[in-house]
Amino acid sequence: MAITIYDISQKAGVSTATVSRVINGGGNVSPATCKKVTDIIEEYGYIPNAYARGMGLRSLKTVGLLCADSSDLYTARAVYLLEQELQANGYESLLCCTGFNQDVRKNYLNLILSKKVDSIILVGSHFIASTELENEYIREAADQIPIMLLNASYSHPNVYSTLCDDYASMYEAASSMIQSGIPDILYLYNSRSYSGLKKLKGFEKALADNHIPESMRNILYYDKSAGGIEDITAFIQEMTDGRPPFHGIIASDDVLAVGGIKYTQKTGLRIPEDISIIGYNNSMLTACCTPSLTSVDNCLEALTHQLIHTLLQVLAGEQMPQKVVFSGKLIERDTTCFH
Amino acid sequence: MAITIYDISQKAGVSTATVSRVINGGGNVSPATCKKVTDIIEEYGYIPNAYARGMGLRSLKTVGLLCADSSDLYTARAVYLLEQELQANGYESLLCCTGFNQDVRKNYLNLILSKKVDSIILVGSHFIASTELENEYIREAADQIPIMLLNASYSHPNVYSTLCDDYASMYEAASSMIQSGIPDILYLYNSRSYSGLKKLKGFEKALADNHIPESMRNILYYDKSAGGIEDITAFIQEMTDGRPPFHGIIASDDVLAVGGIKYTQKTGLRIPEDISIIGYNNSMLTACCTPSLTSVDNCLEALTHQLIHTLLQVLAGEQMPQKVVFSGKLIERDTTCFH
DNA sequence: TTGTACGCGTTATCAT
DNA sequence: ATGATAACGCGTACAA
Repeated sequence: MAITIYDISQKAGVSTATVSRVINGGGNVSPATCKKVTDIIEEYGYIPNAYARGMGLRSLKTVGLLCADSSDLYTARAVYLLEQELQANGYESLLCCTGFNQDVRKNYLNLILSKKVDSIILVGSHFIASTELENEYIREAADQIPIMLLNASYSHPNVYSTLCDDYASMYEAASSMIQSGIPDILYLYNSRSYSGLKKLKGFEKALADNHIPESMRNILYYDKSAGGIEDITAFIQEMTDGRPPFHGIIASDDVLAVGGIKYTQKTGLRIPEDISIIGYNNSMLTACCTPSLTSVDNCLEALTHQLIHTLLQVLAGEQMPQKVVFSGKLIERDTTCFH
Repeated sequence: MAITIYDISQKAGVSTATVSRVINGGGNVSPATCKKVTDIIEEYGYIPNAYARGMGLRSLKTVGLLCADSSDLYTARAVYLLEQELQANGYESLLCCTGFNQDVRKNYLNLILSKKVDSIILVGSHFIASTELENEYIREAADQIPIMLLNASYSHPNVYSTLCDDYASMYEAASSMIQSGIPDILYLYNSRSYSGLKKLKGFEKALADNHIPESMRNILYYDKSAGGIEDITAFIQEMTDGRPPFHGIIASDDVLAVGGIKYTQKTGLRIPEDISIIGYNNSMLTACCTPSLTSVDNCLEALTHQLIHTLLQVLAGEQMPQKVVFSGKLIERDTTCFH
């Protein structure tokens, strides 16, 4: 059995209250007693039981992080940044990867809720469904603690959204490409989440505003189940055999865009002379591929920073805006030449 | 205040014991009572308090995952795989990113220990220090619960190591390159962890066994603080201005190798005709860069699978080997031509 | 400065 | 099938 505060108090010849005071630095302990107790604790390697502790306390200075897949490049970075910010402010992080199943998600959310976290951060927009019924679990959670959304938006009391305007960003990216003289663009996407659909709308609006005819509409949905660059390349190849019927590729994600690069290289065409390519997220992949990838920077660092700022204020009882929107920026590299 | 089991028992007109039985499916509850209680629970959105629960119970079916940086490609994948395996076996994961500071690490380990996890998995070899004193916190933890090491090795009761033989793998990779006619190789590494040093030793042994003169020894340590492919490229450039004094690059990590690719392309040399390159980890990056990267596959999936298998057996009280070693495999792609 | 005693929410053991 | 009650380990009023 693990050693308890009671054991320590006995060995040290003091009461449990005194031991508790020593541990929690509550003051009012004589230096001699303090040292004695500290030594015993050290000697026996005593570690207070977090559950017993959590019972009485109100806040455990813990925040739950929920994401679908922590191995996804974008998510991994978001999680890392959030964790660092939280740690810097004295909060622990509890990370759960739920996958994409809605039921698993609800269970995880309840699980994390039962641990008396001070707040829950939902990383990515997969958590917001299109029907009110499916979002009920979020509303229920918000009854208990503030729910923070990273890169998603949901209007409800005690739910705070911090996001990048993916609609506008994608609109701008697509417009840039069209206005550089490329009307026939392949749009690649792999997620129908809140933000995934926003991007798509932004792309379509750019086509419309620039009077691109319907016949040039070329949109491909890649179901992410398989994964792997080779898969993506093969997928594009399959959908467009022979000479590609487009001169530009815009993808909702850098990984997809790299698939586009690989595809283009296989056809023997040149980038960006024959085909221009734009990715999304401005991840490390943009620097790994050749040529380096033009991509939309959705300012993840600014988002995470702002989100934690909002959270801390909310926990402190301050009134804060329910929704904060940043704007992304197109970072030009070698897969495009817009000048 | 959150709603408790006591509230539910009152509303339902039964005792807390009955409510508990309903929740935990312990049987011996009449269908009528069960339904009544279930309805009330549903109505009030009651969620049992995990801390109160944790007090009495022995196991919470939770495993702690400790890693340095969850945004690292290799780590992110490892964490994901472990989490999936654990979830499939009814265990939850508690993930903590400690960064590279040893003190933060100890604190996190104690923290996680205080939460009565059934085991702790240390992801990556950064956790094993070179001095016995620094490893004391691991030995202490092992007194309480089994400690699992992924890709590290430490000999101590109740510590189980599952790893890839990085020494042999790197030896093989380097030997292949040397025997293909490339004696002058630049070795790039960015970690002096247990496994980082093993790889280095393997490389050096390959040089020695193939009678490569000291004058061709070319080993570069890149301090990972900065990060970023451009940084790495610039670093190599800085260390080797003008025409590179080598015809091969071997890196301890795919990211570094991609830096090598970019560097080579900047010098105008061809890959693999002028310079051959080998990475390590066989990550998704191998498919993203051009040309695609030859890399050592350290069989992460096999490792995580075996690790969880061992863990489950140990928790079930079975006797298991303290150390399981897999061997890696060189996956040839377009940055080398060894035939 | 130190100790006593109770409460925290749940599970498990024993009666009934 | 159900209820009363004793743990579980800790923090903290309150008392001394």
